[in-house]
Amino acid sequence: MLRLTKKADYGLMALKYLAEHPETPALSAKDVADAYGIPAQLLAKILQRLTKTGLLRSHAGMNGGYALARDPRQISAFEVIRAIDGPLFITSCTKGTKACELTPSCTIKEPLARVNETIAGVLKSISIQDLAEQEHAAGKAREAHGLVALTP
Amino acid sequence: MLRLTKKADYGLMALKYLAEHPETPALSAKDVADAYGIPAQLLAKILQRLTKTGLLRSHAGMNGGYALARDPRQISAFEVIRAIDGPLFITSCTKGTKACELTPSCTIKEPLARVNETIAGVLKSISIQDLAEQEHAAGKAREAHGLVALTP
DNA sequence: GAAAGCCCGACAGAATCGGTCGTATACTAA
DNA sequence: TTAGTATACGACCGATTCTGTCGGGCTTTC
Ligand code: FES
Ligand code: FES
Repeated sequence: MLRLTKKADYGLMALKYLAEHPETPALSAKDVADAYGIPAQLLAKILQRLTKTGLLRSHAGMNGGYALARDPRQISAFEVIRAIDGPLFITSCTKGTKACELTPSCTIKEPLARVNETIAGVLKSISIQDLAEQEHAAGKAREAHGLVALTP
Repeated sequence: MLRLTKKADYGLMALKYLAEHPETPALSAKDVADAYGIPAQLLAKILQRLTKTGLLRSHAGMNGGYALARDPRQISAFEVIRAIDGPLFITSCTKGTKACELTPSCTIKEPLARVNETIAGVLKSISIQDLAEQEHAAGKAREAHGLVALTP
């Protein structure tokens, strides 16, 4: 169906891991990478991007590393994915600046954009905290359904 | 965010077009392709796949072409996308047969699979008919929210 | 100052996607 | 019967995107 990039997956995993270790002041990219067995350098770049978008705080030097910039309840999966994968949309056309050349003829775009909004809404309703304690994630998502604005 | 392939987009457009012309017994791939200005041969292959999965009926020879196999209300966007893009999932891992090698360590997978279900539910609630008359699509999607089963 | 860490751009290999071509087959109409 | 129209299918290639690596530079702590 719809695929999330591995980078975004890694990013979510890392944030979840950070959320699970709130006592430590900071964890290095290598620490997290080793914990999950994912490429350290790649994860480092991902965490750097998350830092640049303000989701993480970084600290160089010995015993440095990354820490969540906010409460894990205040960070949504949506933000993470958007920060890493960029603002892509479900319609293969509406990608950033230039619109699809056959936009006028394609009448499918509009309803699908609405679907996109729904998905974004669900993703926004899931916080890193929810991932850390998986049990509540489902409930959270169900709640959010009423909140998603589908009507223009 | 999450991108739909162009092929799936084309497929939805074509089906919508067919739904809009219920009086004609069949429309050739070229007819539809010309109507939207998309590559004819590519669309042909897409329609062939949709035929093989039972969403369309094909008829060779003169005045042949494709027609919907069922009522447009009974064909969901989900079926179309699945037929074309295959059963991909939001987690980059769970792709078909072989699971991700780091599945045991990745605890993110489960909650995201639930998101995937939600998306599938929304997509299932949208029929080709809804696309043809865009107005009601939003309402349909909103309705469906209560129906999506998120709890295991 | 040296080691541990972050920062960042460039780049290569792999996979996927978009699209084309050629050929075989089926059906219809004249 | 024959010509024309259209589907069916597989192979193939160029373009794009994704994944991961390398290298050099900068900061902080010890
Ligand atoms: S393909 Fe571009 S608007 Fe749908
Ligand atoms: S990356 Fe494979 S299970 Fe999440």
